Amino acid sequence: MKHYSVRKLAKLAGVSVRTLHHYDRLGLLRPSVRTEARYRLYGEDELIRLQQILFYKELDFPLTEIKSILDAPDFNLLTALQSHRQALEVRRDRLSVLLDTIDKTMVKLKGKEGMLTDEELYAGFPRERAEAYRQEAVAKYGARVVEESESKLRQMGKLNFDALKADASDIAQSLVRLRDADPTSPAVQAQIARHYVNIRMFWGDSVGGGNVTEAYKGLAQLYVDDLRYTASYLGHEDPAFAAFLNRAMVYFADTQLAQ
Amino acid sequence: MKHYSVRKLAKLAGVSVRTLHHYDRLGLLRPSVRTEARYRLYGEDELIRLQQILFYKELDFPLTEIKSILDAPDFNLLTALQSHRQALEVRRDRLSVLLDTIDKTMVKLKGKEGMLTDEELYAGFPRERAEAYRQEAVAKYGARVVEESESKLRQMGKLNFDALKADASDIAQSLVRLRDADPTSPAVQAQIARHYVNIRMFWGDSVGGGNVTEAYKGLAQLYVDDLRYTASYLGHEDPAFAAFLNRAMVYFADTQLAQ
DNA sequence: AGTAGCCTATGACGTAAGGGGAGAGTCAAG
DNA sequence: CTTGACTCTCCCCTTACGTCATAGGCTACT
Repeated sequence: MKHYSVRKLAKLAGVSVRTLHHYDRLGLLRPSVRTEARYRLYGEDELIRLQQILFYKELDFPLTEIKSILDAPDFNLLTALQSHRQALEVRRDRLSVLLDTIDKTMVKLKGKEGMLTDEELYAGFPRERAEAYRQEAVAKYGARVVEESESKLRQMGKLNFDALKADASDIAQSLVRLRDADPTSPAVQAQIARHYVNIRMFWGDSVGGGNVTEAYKGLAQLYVDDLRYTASYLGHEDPAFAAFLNRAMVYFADTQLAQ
Repeated sequence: MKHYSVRKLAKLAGVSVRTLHHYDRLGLLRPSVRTEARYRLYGEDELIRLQQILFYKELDFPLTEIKSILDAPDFNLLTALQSHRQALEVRRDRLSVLLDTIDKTMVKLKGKEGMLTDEELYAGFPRERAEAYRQEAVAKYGARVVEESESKLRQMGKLNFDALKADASDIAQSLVRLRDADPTSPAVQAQIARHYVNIRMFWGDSVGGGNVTEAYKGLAQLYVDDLRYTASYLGHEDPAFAAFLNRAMVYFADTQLAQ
Protein backbone atom coordinates (compact mmCIF):
# COMPACT_ATOMS: atom_id res chain seq x y z
CA MET A 1 0.00 0.00 0.00
CA LYS A 2 1.51 3.27 -1.14
CA HIS A 3 1.35 6.27 1.14
CA TYR A 4 1.57 9.96 0.37
CA SER A 5 2.91 12.74 2.56
CA VAL A 6 0.94 15.98 2.80
CA ARG A 7 3.08 17.68 0.22
CA LYS A 8 2.97 14.81 -2.21
CA LEU A 9 -0.78 14.52 -1.99
CA ALA A 10 -1.20 18.26 -2.22
CA LYS A 11 0.82 18.38 -5.40
CA LEU A 12 -0.96 15.39 -6.83
CA ALA A 13 -4.40 16.80 -6.30
CA GLY A 14 -3.50 20.41 -6.96
CA VAL A 15 -4.42 21.75 -3.55
CA SER A 16 -2.31 23.39 -0.84
CA VAL A 17 -0.80 21.74 2.20
CA ARG A 18 -2.75 24.15 4.33
CA THR A 19 -5.95 22.88 2.74
CA LEU A 20 -5.13 19.33 3.79
CA HIS A 21 -4.39 20.51 7.32
CA HIS A 22 -7.70 22.31 7.29
CA TYR A 23 -9.59 19.23 6.08
CA ASP A 24 -7.90 17.16 8.74
CA ARG A 25 -8.98 19.46 11.53
CA LEU A 26 -12.53 19.53 10.18
CA GLY A 27 -12.51 15.75 10.14
CA LEU A 28 -13.25 15.94 6.44
CA LEU A 29 -10.14 14.09 5.31
CA ARG A 30 -8.05 12.33 7.91
CA PRO A 31 -4.73 10.64 7.10
CA SER A 32 -4.88 6.91 7.57
CA VAL A 33 -1.51 6.94 9.33
CA ARG A 34 0.35 9.26 11.64
CA THR A 35 4.05 8.64 12.05
CA GLU A 36 5.82 8.91 15.38
CA ALA A 37 6.57 12.52 14.62
CA ARG A 38 2.86 13.10 13.88
CA TYR A 39 3.50 13.31 10.15
CA ARG A 40 0.37 12.69 8.10
CA LEU A 41 0.33 9.80 5.63
CA TYR A 42 -2.51 9.25 3.18
CA GLY A 43 -3.49 5.97 1.51
CA GLU A 44 -5.63 4.85 -1.42
CA ASP A 45 -8.96 5.44 0.28
CA GLU A 46 -8.00 9.00 1.04
CA LEU A 47 -7.17 9.61 -2.60
CA ILE A 48 -10.69 8.68 -3.61
CA ARG A 49 -12.24 10.62 -0.79
CA LEU A 50 -10.28 13.72 -1.70
CA GLN A 51 -11.45 13.38 -5.27
CA GLN A 52 -15.03 13.30 -4.04
CA ILE A 53 -14.41 16.34 -1.89
CA LEU A 54 -13.07 18.22 -4.88
CA PHE A 55 -16.05 17.27 -6.99
CA TYR A 56 -18.49 18.52 -4.39
CA LYS A 57 -16.43 21.66 -3.94
CA GLU A 58 -16.51 22.23 -7.66
CA LEU A 59 -20.27 22.18 -7.31
CA ASP A 60 -20.12 24.76 -4.50
CA PHE A 61 -21.08 22.50 -1.65
CA PRO A 62 -19.94 23.82 1.76
CA LEU A 63 -17.37 21.61 3.47
CA THR A 64 -19.61 20.71 6.37
CA GLU A 65 -22.20 19.40 3.99
CA ILE A 66 -19.61 17.46 2.02
CA LYS A 67 -18.55 15.83 5.24
CA SER A 68 -22.04 14.77 6.16
CA ILE A 69 -22.65 13.41 2.64
CA LEU A 70 -19.45 11.39 2.57
CA ASP A 71 -19.94 10.11 6.10
CA ALA A 72 -23.52 9.06 5.53
CA PRO A 73 -23.89 5.29 5.88
CA ASP A 74 -25.73 4.98 2.57
CA PHE A 75 -23.18 6.94 0.58
CA ASN A 76 -22.47 5.20 -2.72
CA LEU A 77 -19.44 6.15 -4.75
CA LEU A 78 -20.83 5.17 -8.12
CA THR A 79 -24.12 6.98 -7.80
CA ALA A 80 -22.23 9.96 -6.45
CA LEU A 81 -20.01 10.03 -9.52
CA GLN A 82 -23.10 9.76 -11.68
CA SER A 83 -24.69 12.72 -9.99
CA HIS A 84 -21.48 14.72 -10.30
CA ARG A 85 -21.59 14.03 -13.99
CA GLN A 86 -25.10 15.36 -14.34
CA ALA A 87 -24.48 18.40 -12.20
CA LEU A 88 -21.34 19.25 -14.12
CA GLU A 89 -23.22 18.90 -17.37
CA VAL A 90 -25.72 21.40 -16.07
CA ARG A 91 -22.85 23.72 -15.31
CA ARG A 92 -21.46 23.28 -18.75
CA ASP A 93 -24.85 24.12 -20.21
CA ARG A 94 -24.88 27.22 -18.07
CA LEU A 95 -21.55 28.23 -19.53
CA SER A 96 -23.03 27.82 -22.98
CA VAL A 97 -25.82 30.18 -22.03
CA LEU A 98 -23.21 32.64 -20.79
CA LEU A 99 -21.35 32.42 -24.09
CA ASP A 100 -24.64 33.12 -25.81
CA THR A 101 -25.19 36.11 -23.56
CA ILE A 102 -21.80 37.43 -24.57
CA ASP A 103 -22.59 37.11 -28.25
CA LYS A 104 -25.93 38.84 -27.83
CA THR A 105 -24.39 41.64 -25.80
CA MET A 106 -21.77 42.16 -28.47
CA VAL A 107 -24.41 42.34 -31.17
CA LYS A 108 -26.27 44.90 -29.11
CA LEU A 109 -23.16 47.00 -28.65
CA LYS A 110 -22.41 46.81 -32.35
CA GLY A 111 -25.37 49.09 -32.80
CA LYS A 112 -28.16 46.69 -33.63
CA GLU A 113 -30.13 47.73 -30.61
CA GLY A 114 -33.43 46.59 -29.28
CA MET A 115 -32.81 42.88 -29.57
CA LEU A 116 -31.77 42.46 -25.97
CA THR A 117 -33.93 43.02 -22.94
CA ASP A 118 -32.44 43.90 -19.59
CA GLU A 119 -33.25 40.43 -18.32
CA GLU A 120 -31.36 38.74 -21.12
CA LEU A 121 -28.32 40.74 -20.12
CA TYR A 122 -27.96 38.41 -17.16
CA ALA A 123 -28.97 35.08 -18.67
CA GLY A 124 -26.79 32.27 -17.40
CA PHE A 125 -25.59 33.83 -14.18
CA PRO A 126 -26.15 31.87 -10.99
CA ARG A 127 -29.73 32.79 -10.26
CA GLU A 128 -30.51 29.44 -8.68
CA ARG A 129 -27.96 27.62 -6.63
CA ALA A 130 -30.53 25.04 -5.69
CA GLU A 131 -30.20 23.65 -9.19
CA ALA A 132 -27.19 21.56 -8.21
CA TYR A 133 -29.06 20.15 -5.26
CA ARG A 134 -32.00 19.14 -7.38
CA GLN A 135 -29.76 17.42 -9.85
CA GLU A 136 -28.19 15.60 -6.95
CA ALA A 137 -31.56 14.25 -5.91
CA VAL A 138 -32.62 13.57 -9.47
CA ALA A 139 -29.60 11.41 -10.17
CA LYS A 140 -30.62 9.00 -7.47
CA TYR A 141 -33.88 7.99 -9.04
CA GLY A 142 -33.03 6.74 -12.48
CA ALA A 143 -36.24 6.80 -14.45
CA ARG A 144 -37.34 10.00 -12.87
CA VAL A 145 -34.36 11.69 -14.46
CA VAL A 146 -35.89 11.15 -17.82
CA GLU A 147 -39.26 12.54 -16.82
CA GLU A 148 -37.80 15.65 -15.29
CA SER A 149 -35.50 16.27 -18.20
CA GLU A 150 -38.40 15.94 -20.52
CA SER A 151 -40.59 18.35 -18.66
CA LYS A 152 -37.73 20.76 -18.33
CA LEU A 153 -37.08 20.67 -22.02
CA ARG A 154 -40.76 21.15 -22.67
CA GLN A 155 -40.77 24.18 -20.47
CA MET A 156 -38.16 25.67 -22.70
CA GLY A 157 -41.05 26.09 -25.07
CA LYS A 158 -39.63 26.68 -28.47
CA LEU A 159 -37.47 23.90 -29.85
CA ASN A 160 -33.95 24.99 -30.38
CA PHE A 161 -32.74 22.61 -33.02
CA ASP A 162 -29.21 23.89 -32.93
CA ALA A 163 -28.97 23.16 -29.24
CA LEU A 164 -30.45 19.72 -29.76
CA LYS A 165 -27.98 18.91 -32.50
CA ALA A 166 -25.09 20.14 -30.39
CA ASP A 167 -26.31 18.03 -27.50
CA ALA A 168 -26.67 15.00 -29.74
CA SER A 169 -23.10 15.31 -30.95
CA ASP A 170 -21.91 15.70 -27.39
CA ILE A 171 -23.74 12.56 -26.34
CA ALA A 172 -22.26 10.71 -29.28
CA GLN A 173 -18.76 11.75 -28.28
CA SER A 174 -19.32 10.64 -24.71
CA LEU A 175 -20.57 7.27 -25.88
CA VAL A 176 -17.60 6.81 -28.15
CA ARG A 177 -15.34 7.48 -25.20
CA LEU A 178 -17.22 4.89 -23.18
CA ARG A 179 -17.29 2.23 -25.87
CA ASP A 180 -15.09 -0.11 -23.86
CA ALA A 181 -17.13 0.17 -20.70
CA ASP A 182 -19.95 -2.06 -19.60
CA PRO A 183 -23.12 -1.06 -21.53
CA THR A 184 -25.15 -1.44 -18.34
CA SER A 185 -22.83 0.72 -16.27
CA PRO A 186 -24.18 3.95 -14.78
CA ALA A 187 -21.80 6.04 -16.87
CA VAL A 188 -23.08 4.59 -20.10
CA GLN A 189 -26.68 4.49 -18.96
CA ALA A 190 -26.54 8.15 -18.03
CA GLN A 191 -25.53 8.97 -21.58
CA ILE A 192 -28.21 6.68 -22.98
CA ALA A 193 -30.76 8.54 -20.88
CA ARG A 194 -29.62 11.79 -22.45
CA HIS A 195 -29.75 10.16 -25.83
CA TYR A 196 -33.29 8.97 -25.24
CA VAL A 197 -34.49 12.40 -24.23
CA ASN A 198 -32.69 13.95 -27.14
CA ILE A 199 -34.23 11.53 -29.61
CA ARG A 200 -37.69 12.10 -28.21
CA MET A 201 -37.32 15.80 -28.79
CA PHE A 202 -36.93 15.05 -32.47
CA TRP A 203 -39.58 12.39 -32.54
CA GLY A 204 -42.23 14.11 -30.57
CA ASP A 205 -44.37 12.32 -28.03
CA SER A 206 -46.69 10.18 -30.10
CA VAL A 207 -44.13 7.95 -31.76
CA GLY A 208 -44.44 4.20 -31.77
CA GLY A 209 -48.16 4.16 -31.18
CA GLY A 210 -47.54 5.19 -27.62
CA ASN A 211 -45.32 2.23 -26.78
CA VAL A 212 -42.14 4.02 -26.02
CA THR A 213 -40.21 0.97 -24.90
CA GLU A 214 -40.70 -0.87 -28.15
CA ALA A 215 -40.03 2.25 -30.20
CA TYR A 216 -36.69 2.80 -28.52
CA LYS A 217 -35.77 -0.87 -28.85
CA GLY A 218 -36.65 -0.59 -32.51
CA LEU A 219 -34.19 2.23 -32.88
CA ALA A 220 -31.62 0.13 -31.06
CA GLN A 221 -32.18 -2.67 -33.56
CA LEU A 222 -31.69 -0.19 -36.40
CA TYR A 223 -28.19 0.50 -35.16
CA VAL A 224 -27.14 -3.11 -35.67
CA ASP A 225 -29.22 -3.78 -38.77
CA ASP A 226 -28.20 -0.72 -40.68
CA LEU A 227 -24.63 0.25 -40.15
CA ARG A 228 -25.14 3.57 -41.86
CA TYR A 229 -26.56 4.80 -38.58
CA THR A 230 -23.30 4.32 -36.78
CA ALA A 231 -21.52 5.89 -39.71
CA SER A 232 -23.55 9.05 -39.25
CA TYR A 233 -22.55 8.96 -35.61
CA LEU A 234 -18.92 8.08 -35.93
CA GLY A 235 -17.93 9.11 -39.39
CA HIS A 236 -17.35 5.48 -40.31
CA GLU A 237 -19.16 2.17 -40.00
CA ASP A 238 -18.35 0.09 -36.94
CA PRO A 239 -20.30 -3.08 -36.10
CA ALA A 240 -18.70 -3.39 -32.66
CA PHE A 241 -19.80 0.08 -31.65
CA ALA A 242 -23.24 -0.59 -33.08
CA ALA A 243 -23.53 -3.68 -30.95
CA PHE A 244 -22.39 -1.75 -27.88
CA LEU A 245 -25.01 0.93 -28.50
CA ASN A 246 -27.68 -1.69 -29.05
CA ARG A 247 -26.99 -3.44 -25.79
CA ALA A 248 -26.90 -0.20 -23.86
CA MET A 249 -30.17 1.01 -25.36
CA VAL A 250 -32.02 -2.26 -24.88
CA TYR A 251 -30.89 -2.40 -21.27
CA PHE A 252 -32.07 1.15 -20.77
CA ALA A 253 -35.43 0.45 -22.39
CA ASP A 254 -35.99 -2.64 -20.26
CA THR A 255 -34.95 -1.13 -16.96
CA GLN A 256 -36.13 2.45 -17.31
CA LEU A 257 -38.93 2.55 -19.87
CA ALA A 258 -40.77 -0.73 -19.37
CA GLN A 259 -43.58 -0.62 -16.87
CA MET B 1 -33.88 56.89 -18.93
CA LYS B 2 -35.15 54.00 -16.86
CA HIS B 3 -33.87 53.60 -13.33
CA TYR B 4 -33.77 50.57 -11.09
CA SER B 5 -33.95 50.46 -7.31
CA VAL B 6 -31.55 48.17 -5.44
CA ARG B 7 -34.11 45.43 -5.10
CA LYS B 8 -35.17 45.59 -8.72
CA LEU B 9 -31.64 45.45 -9.99
CA ALA B 10 -30.77 42.69 -7.55
CA LYS B 11 -33.64 40.58 -8.82
CA LEU B 12 -32.83 41.33 -12.42
CA ALA B 13 -29.21 40.29 -12.12
CA GLY B 14 -29.76 37.50 -9.66
CA VAL B 15 -27.66 38.96 -6.86
CA SER B 16 -28.59 40.09 -3.35
CA VAL B 17 -29.30 43.62 -2.19
CA ARG B 18 -26.48 43.21 0.27
CA THR B 19 -24.13 42.52 -2.61
CA LEU B 20 -25.08 45.78 -4.29
CA HIS B 21 -24.48 47.63 -1.04
CA HIS B 22 -21.13 45.94 -0.81
CA TYR B 23 -20.18 46.89 -4.35
CA ASP B 24 -21.24 50.45 -3.68
CA ARG B 25 -19.02 50.76 -0.66
CA LEU B 26 -16.11 49.26 -2.56
CA GLY B 27 -16.70 51.81 -5.29
CA LEU B 28 -17.11 48.92 -7.67
CA LEU B 29 -20.65 49.76 -8.73
CA ARG B 30 -22.06 53.12 -7.73
CA PRO B 31 -25.65 54.13 -8.43
CA SER B 32 -25.89 56.98 -10.89
CA VAL B 33 -28.50 58.69 -8.73
CA ARG B 34 -29.19 59.02 -5.07
CA THR B 35 -32.64 60.28 -4.07
CA GLU B 36 -33.19 62.77 -1.29
CA ALA B 37 -33.64 59.88 1.10
CA ARG B 38 -30.32 58.44 -0.10
CA TYR B 39 -32.04 55.67 -2.05
CA ARG B 40 -29.84 54.15 -4.74
CA LEU B 41 -30.99 54.32 -8.36
CA TYR B 42 -29.17 52.54 -11.15
CA GLY B 43 -29.23 53.43 -14.86
CA GLU B 44 -28.28 51.77 -18.15
CA ASP B 45 -24.54 52.16 -17.71
CA GLU B 46 -24.69 50.43 -14.37
CA LEU B 47 -26.52 47.49 -15.92
CA ILE B 48 -23.65 46.92 -18.32
CA ARG B 49 -21.06 47.43 -15.64
CA LEU B 50 -22.74 44.95 -13.36
CA GLN B 51 -22.79 42.44 -16.18
CA GLN B 52 -19.04 42.91 -16.58
CA ILE B 53 -18.55 42.48 -12.86
CA LEU B 54 -20.45 39.21 -12.94
CA PHE B 55 -18.42 37.95 -15.87
CA TYR B 56 -15.16 38.64 -14.10
CA LYS B 57 -16.53 37.12 -10.94
CA GLU B 58 -17.50 34.01 -12.86
CA LEU B 59 -13.85 33.81 -13.84
CA ASP B 60 -12.80 34.10 -10.19
CA PHE B 61 -11.31 37.56 -10.34
CA PRO B 62 -11.16 39.31 -6.96
CA LEU B 63 -13.38 42.38 -6.70
CA THR B 64 -10.50 44.80 -6.26
CA GLU B 65 -8.96 43.58 -9.47
CA ILE B 66 -12.28 43.85 -11.27
CA LYS B 67 -12.52 47.42 -10.14
CA SER B 68 -9.11 48.33 -11.42
CA ILE B 69 -9.81 46.63 -14.73
CA LEU B 70 -13.13 48.36 -15.25
CA ASP B 71 -11.75 51.71 -14.15
CA ALA B 72 -8.70 51.55 -16.36
CA PRO B 73 -8.78 54.34 -18.95
CA ASP B 74 -8.08 51.88 -21.76
CA PHE B 75 -10.83 49.46 -20.82
CA ASN B 76 -12.72 48.35 -23.90
CA LEU B 77 -16.06 46.64 -23.54
CA LEU B 78 -15.91 44.71 -26.77
CA THR B 79 -12.44 43.30 -26.27
CA ALA B 80 -13.39 42.49 -22.69
CA LEU B 81 -16.38 40.50 -23.90
CA GLN B 82 -14.16 38.69 -26.35
CA SER B 83 -11.70 37.72 -23.66
CA HIS B 84 -14.57 36.57 -21.42
CA ARG B 85 -15.62 34.35 -24.27
CA GLN B 86 -12.22 32.76 -24.55
CA ALA B 87 -11.76 32.32 -20.84
CA LEU B 88 -15.19 30.76 -20.49
CA GLU B 89 -14.41 28.37 -23.31
CA VAL B 90 -11.31 27.32 -21.41
CA ARG B 91 -13.49 26.69 -18.41
CA ARG B 92 -15.87 24.64 -20.47
CA ASP B 93 -12.96 22.57 -21.67
CA ARG B 94 -11.94 22.04 -18.08
CA LEU B 95 -15.41 20.77 -17.30
CA SER B 96 -15.08 18.32 -20.17
CA VAL B 97 -11.86 17.04 -18.65
CA LEU B 98 -13.66 16.63 -15.35
CA LEU B 99 -16.44 14.66 -17.04
CA ASP B 100 -13.81 12.47 -18.58
CA THR B 101 -12.21 11.97 -15.17
CA ILE B 102 -15.56 10.82 -13.86
CA ASP B 103 -15.98 8.29 -16.62
CA LYS B 104 -12.50 6.93 -16.11
CA THR B 105 -12.98 6.71 -12.36
CA MET B 106 -16.19 4.78 -12.89
CA VAL B 107 -14.49 2.34 -15.22
CA LYS B 108 -11.76 1.84 -12.65
CA LEU B 109 -14.24 1.17 -9.91
CA LYS B 110 -16.04 -1.33 -12.11
CA GLY B 111 -13.08 -3.56 -11.63
CA LYS B 112 -10.98 -2.93 -14.70
CA GLU B 113 -8.15 -1.70 -12.58
CA GLY B 114 -4.75 -0.43 -13.47
CA MET B 115 -5.88 1.86 -16.24
CA LEU B 116 -5.94 4.94 -14.07
CA THR B 117 -2.92 6.48 -12.41
CA ASP B 118 -3.22 8.48 -9.24
CA GLU B 119 -2.52 11.65 -11.18
CA GLU B 120 -5.37 11.03 -13.59
CA LEU B 121 -7.66 10.82 -10.62
CA TYR B 122 -7.39 14.59 -10.35
CA ALA B 123 -7.32 15.63 -13.99
CA GLY B 124 -9.31 18.82 -14.46
CA PHE B 125 -9.20 20.01 -10.88
CA PRO B 126 -7.84 23.37 -9.63
CA ARG B 127 -4.33 22.63 -10.79
CA GLU B 128 -5.68 23.53 -14.18
CA ARG B 129 -7.60 26.41 -12.76
CA ALA B 130 -4.38 28.07 -11.76
CA GLU B 131 -3.29 27.30 -15.27
CA ALA B 132 -6.24 29.18 -16.69
CA TYR B 133 -5.32 32.13 -14.53
CA ARG B 134 -1.81 32.11 -15.83
CA GLN B 135 -3.01 31.91 -19.40
CA GLU B 136 -5.26 34.84 -18.83
CA ALA B 137 -2.37 36.78 -17.39
CA VAL B 138 -0.03 35.76 -20.17
CA ALA B 139 -2.46 36.95 -22.76
CA LYS B 140 -2.56 40.34 -21.09
CA TYR B 141 0.98 41.07 -20.15
CA GLY B 142 2.78 39.18 -22.85
CA ALA B 143 6.48 39.53 -22.54
CA ARG B 144 6.56 40.45 -18.90
CA VAL B 145 4.97 37.23 -17.81
CA VAL B 146 7.27 35.23 -20.00
CA GLU B 147 10.21 36.75 -18.22
CA GLU B 148 8.70 36.04 -14.84
CA SER B 149 7.94 32.48 -15.77
CA GLU B 150 11.47 32.04 -16.93
CA SER B 151 12.99 33.34 -13.74
CA LYS B 152 10.56 31.27 -11.74
CA LEU B 153 11.52 28.17 -13.64
CA ARG B 154 15.16 29.01 -13.15
CA GLN B 155 14.61 29.20 -9.43
CA MET B 156 13.43 25.63 -9.57
CA GLY B 157 17.10 24.90 -9.90
CA LYS B 158 17.62 21.48 -11.33
CA LEU B 159 15.82 20.70 -14.54
CA ASN B 160 12.97 18.34 -14.05
CA PHE B 161 12.78 16.73 -17.44
CA ASP B 162 9.70 14.73 -16.71
CA ALA B 163 7.81 17.85 -15.76
CA LEU B 164 9.08 19.62 -18.84
CA LYS B 165 8.03 16.81 -21.10
CA ALA B 166 4.62 16.64 -19.51
CA ASP B 167 4.24 20.36 -19.95
CA ALA B 168 5.32 20.13 -23.57
CA SER B 169 2.74 17.49 -24.33
CA ASP B 170 0.10 19.55 -22.60
CA ILE B 171 0.99 22.58 -24.67
CA ALA B 172 0.88 20.50 -27.81
CA GLN B 173 -2.58 19.25 -26.99
CA SER B 174 -3.80 22.76 -26.33
CA LEU B 175 -2.42 23.93 -29.64
CA VAL B 176 -4.05 21.08 -31.50
CA ARG B 177 -7.37 22.06 -29.95
CA LEU B 178 -6.81 25.64 -31.04
CA ARG B 179 -5.72 24.81 -34.57
CA ASP B 180 -8.77 26.47 -36.12
CA ALA B 181 -8.38 29.67 -34.13
CA ASP B 182 -6.61 32.82 -35.19
CA PRO B 183 -2.86 32.28 -34.66
CA THR B 184 -2.59 35.81 -33.30
CA SER B 185 -5.43 35.41 -30.81
CA PRO B 186 -4.62 35.64 -27.10
CA ALA B 187 -5.62 32.03 -26.51
CA VAL B 188 -3.14 30.76 -29.08
CA GLN B 189 -0.47 33.26 -28.11
CA ALA B 190 -0.73 32.20 -24.48
CA GLN B 191 0.07 28.65 -25.48
CA ILE B 192 2.89 29.83 -27.71
CA ALA B 193 4.31 31.72 -24.76
CA ARG B 194 4.28 28.52 -22.74
CA HIS B 195 5.85 26.73 -25.65
CA TYR B 196 8.58 29.34 -25.86
CA VAL B 197 9.43 29.06 -22.19
CA ASN B 198 9.33 25.32 -22.37
CA ILE B 199 11.64 25.21 -25.37
CA ARG B 200 14.08 27.57 -23.71
CA MET B 201 14.31 25.25 -20.76
CA PHE B 202 15.57 22.61 -23.12
CA TRP B 203 17.77 24.92 -25.06
CA GLY B 204 19.35 26.81 -22.27
CA ASP B 205 19.95 30.54 -22.40
CA SER B 206 22.81 30.92 -24.80
CA VAL B 207 21.17 29.56 -27.89
CA GLY B 208 21.15 31.41 -31.20
CA GLY B 209 24.15 33.52 -30.41
CA GLY B 210 22.02 35.53 -28.05
CA ASN B 211 19.45 36.51 -30.65
CA VAL B 212 16.40 34.87 -29.21
CA THR B 213 13.97 36.30 -31.70
CA GLU B 214 15.75 34.85 -34.69
CA ALA B 215 16.35 31.55 -32.96
CA TYR B 216 12.67 31.12 -32.26
CA LYS B 217 11.72 32.13 -35.77
CA GLY B 218 14.20 29.57 -37.01
CA LEU B 219 12.42 26.90 -35.04
CA ALA B 220 9.16 28.14 -36.50
CA GLN B 221 10.57 27.70 -39.99
CA LEU B 222 11.61 24.18 -39.10
CA TYR B 223 8.02 23.29 -38.49
CA VAL B 224 7.06 24.09 -42.05
CA ASP B 225 10.25 22.88 -43.67
CA ASP B 226 10.39 19.54 -41.96
CA LEU B 227 7.04 17.96 -41.47
CA ARG B 228 8.49 15.31 -39.24
CA TYR B 229 8.37 17.89 -36.47
CA THR B 230 4.60 18.08 -36.62
CA ALA B 231 4.50 14.32 -36.81
CA SER B 232 6.31 14.10 -33.50
CA TYR B 233 3.79 16.54 -32.12
CA LEU B 234 0.64 15.13 -33.62
CA GLY B 235 1.41 11.53 -34.38
CA HIS B 236 1.04 12.25 -38.06
CA GLU B 237 2.28 14.81 -40.56
CA ASP B 238 0.05 17.77 -41.20
CA PRO B 239 1.17 20.74 -43.31
CA ALA B 240 -1.85 22.82 -42.32
CA PHE B 241 -1.05 22.49 -38.64
CA ALA B 242 2.60 23.20 -39.33
CA ALA B 243 1.64 26.41 -41.09
CA PHE B 244 -0.62 27.36 -38.20
CA LEU B 245 2.18 26.81 -35.70
CA ASN B 246 4.59 28.77 -37.84
CA ARG B 247 2.33 31.79 -38.08
CA ALA B 248 1.60 31.76 -34.36
CA MET B 249 5.28 31.48 -33.45
CA VAL B 250 6.44 34.18 -35.85
CA TYR B 251 3.79 36.52 -34.57
CA PHE B 252 4.85 35.80 -31.01
CA ALA B 253 8.51 36.37 -31.81
CA ASP B 254 7.80 39.66 -33.54
CA THR B 255 5.46 41.07 -30.91
CA GLN B 256 6.96 39.67 -27.72
CA LEU B 257 10.59 38.89 -28.31
CA ALA B 258 11.75 41.58 -30.70
CA GLN B 259 13.19 44.64 -29.06
C1' DA C 1 29.10 15.19 14.75
C1' DG C 2 27.67 19.24 12.47
C1' DT C 3 24.88 21.60 9.42
C1' DA C 4 22.38 22.72 5.14
C1' DG C 5 18.12 22.27 2.87
C1' DC C 6 14.16 20.55 2.68
C1' DC C 7 9.96 18.75 5.02
C1' DT C 8 6.39 18.75 8.78
C1' DA C 9 3.49 20.33 13.01
C1' DT C 10 0.65 23.40 15.69
C1' DG C 11 -1.18 27.84 16.69
C1' DA C 12 -2.68 32.35 15.89
C1' DC C 13 -4.04 36.01 13.11
C1' DG C 14 -5.63 37.89 8.52
C1' DT C 15 -8.64 38.15 4.42
C1' DA C 16 -12.44 38.19 0.81
C1' DA C 17 -17.11 38.43 -0.20
C1' DG C 18 -20.64 38.87 1.43
C1' DG C 19 -24.86 37.07 5.30
C1' DG C 20 -27.84 38.53 8.84
C1' DG C 21 -29.77 41.45 11.88
C1' DA C 22 -30.54 45.97 14.57
C1' DG C 23 -32.53 50.35 14.60
C1' DA C 24 -34.44 53.95 11.95
C1' DG C 25 -36.31 56.43 8.11
C1' DT C 26 -39.43 56.23 3.44
C1' DC C 27 -43.12 55.43 0.36
C1' DA C 28 -47.66 54.05 -1.66
C1' DA C 29 -52.10 52.42 -0.61
C1' DG C 30 -56.22 51.91 1.87
C1' DC D 1 -52.52 57.57 9.69
C1' DT D 2 -51.41 53.09 9.81
C1' DT D 3 -49.75 48.89 7.46
C1' DG D 4 -46.50 46.51 4.66
C1' DA D 5 -42.87 46.57 1.70
C1' DC D 6 -38.51 49.08 0.85
C1' DT D 7 -34.53 51.40 2.06
C1' DC D 8 -30.68 53.36 4.80
C1' DT D 9 -26.30 52.77 7.75
C1' DC D 10 -23.68 50.47 11.18
C1' DC D 11 -21.63 46.25 12.90
C1' DC D 12 -20.57 41.68 13.97
C1' DC D 13 -20.46 36.74 11.89
C1' DT D 14 -19.00 33.13 8.56
C1' DT D 15 -16.36 30.16 5.21
C1' DA D 16 -12.24 28.42 3.48
C1' DC D 17 -8.56 28.91 3.55
C1' DG D 18 -3.56 32.30 3.26
C1' DT D 19 0.20 33.71 5.90
C1' DC D 20 3.44 33.99 9.17
C1' DA D 21 5.79 32.36 13.52
C1' DT D 22 7.93 29.01 16.04
C1' DA D 23 9.63 24.49 16.64
C1' DG D 24 10.94 20.20 15.46
C1' DG D 25 12.29 16.07 11.74
C1' DC D 26 14.73 13.81 7.92
C1' DT D 27 18.45 12.99 4.76
C1' DA D 28 22.77 14.06 2.81
C1' DC D 29 27.19 15.84 2.66
C1' DT D 30 31.16 17.03 4.79
